[in-house]
Amino acid sequence: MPDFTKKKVHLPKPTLTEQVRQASVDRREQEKGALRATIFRAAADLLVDHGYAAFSLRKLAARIGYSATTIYRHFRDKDELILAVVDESFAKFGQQLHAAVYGTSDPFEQLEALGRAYVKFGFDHPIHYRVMFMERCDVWEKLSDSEMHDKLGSYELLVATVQRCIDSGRMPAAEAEGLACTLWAHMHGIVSLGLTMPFLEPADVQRMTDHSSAMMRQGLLKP
Amino acid sequence: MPDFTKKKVHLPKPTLTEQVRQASVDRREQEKGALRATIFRAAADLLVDHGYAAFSLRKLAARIGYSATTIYRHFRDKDELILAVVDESFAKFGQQLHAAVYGTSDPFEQLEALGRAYVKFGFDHPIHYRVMFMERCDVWEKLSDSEMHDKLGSYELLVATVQRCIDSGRMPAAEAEGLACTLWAHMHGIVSLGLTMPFLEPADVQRMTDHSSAMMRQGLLKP
DNA sequence: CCGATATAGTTAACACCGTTACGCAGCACA
DNA sequence: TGTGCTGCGTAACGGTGTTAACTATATCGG
Repeated sequence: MPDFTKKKVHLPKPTLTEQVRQASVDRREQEKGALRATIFRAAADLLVDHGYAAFSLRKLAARIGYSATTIYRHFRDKDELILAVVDESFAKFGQQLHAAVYGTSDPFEQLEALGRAYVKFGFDHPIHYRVMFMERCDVWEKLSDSEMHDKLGSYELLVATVQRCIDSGRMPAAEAEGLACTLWAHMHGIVSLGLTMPFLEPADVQRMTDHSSAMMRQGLLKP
Repeated sequence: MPDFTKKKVHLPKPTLTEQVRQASVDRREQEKGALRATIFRAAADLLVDHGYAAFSLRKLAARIGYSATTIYRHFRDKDELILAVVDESFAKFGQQLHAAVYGTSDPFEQLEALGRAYVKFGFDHPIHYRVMFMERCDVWEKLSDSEMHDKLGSYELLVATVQRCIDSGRMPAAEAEGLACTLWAHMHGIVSLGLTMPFLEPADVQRMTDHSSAMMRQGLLKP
């Protein structure tokens, strides 16, 4: 629907020079975006290659053949770049959690599927998980509520699922929020411990996940 | 028992000069130990004051009035110093867990007391907990088995407590080790999440701990 | 078409960091 | 009384994130 509040109601056919100008702006915009994307992609690669501790802007710059200061043309500082990478991880994370609840309608099964998907993501993308939930704990402190909400979109999925469990009547009434948080903490504990302790093998993690979901299944239902 | 393999069997009454020499050696030994202790204590203080990320040898040196390189006379490198501080934290940690199981003999109550003591330690000493279990994940990888065993002495207490729960007959038979590990992970999840997420207040953590122990209590017992 | 301006990239530098090589002073000892 | 050891300091290396100043290029107004 055309916007009649604008002054020129008859669309002004753009002149050729205007078209050229717009095209030029577009092209430069795109070129600029291209380098930003190059930096971004290289940063994500460098991160998974060497881990967060060994990630440095100078290494990144060397890898893409630019000087380190060039990065500052496209990202305010190292944090913004890292957070951009982390944002992508959060998007993928959210997708996988949302995908996990499809396929079943029973809320308890969905809850278990969520837990297993959470653990799976952590071990499929250990470096991303570390940065998201372990190594950059400080970023959470300076996040606005909306950003937090954005990152933890899947948290609301968890709360909703818990709520459906409560509504099903098979579970004693409780505040879904606090319960969801507890389940999240349990899963986070399994992942972070599994990623940290070298003596914990995949089989151990599997067992922990099984134990945890068994405890959850029996511990949440009405007696 | 005197060592008769040595040449002088009749204890040679130490001459005065020998006494002086020994005293001098002792004094220097003690002075050396004193500076090491000074460094160590200042390091622990600096750590809790500014957190691990802001901890630097140069700041530490400035604080005690020595040059940064002096630290290397008493500790191999930064890691050894940090690990020494962490060792002390682990000792305190172990004490508090062992203290928690006193007072009751019921293994289930002991289990719950262990969990609450664990969470309490984490929030009483957040910076120590972070370094021990979150920020220096890498140190676990190069620990020998004996060092690991040393640090995780309280883990064995947990396993033993779980075993007593199983032996009591009120709980289905299971491998205590895996179960203990799961419970540890749950507690670790609560602490690390509580320390990380700024929107989690002490009351939330309290609720999570309560939820968790309720789930444990009902989820572990025989149906 | 030409000069002003903006922009993307560069190099140099700053202030840190952990760590090492080397020099110096004082002490123990012959 | 000289000599070697040893605790400590200074200087330096290579690394980090970040900023300032510069250059070349491309765009835009007249």
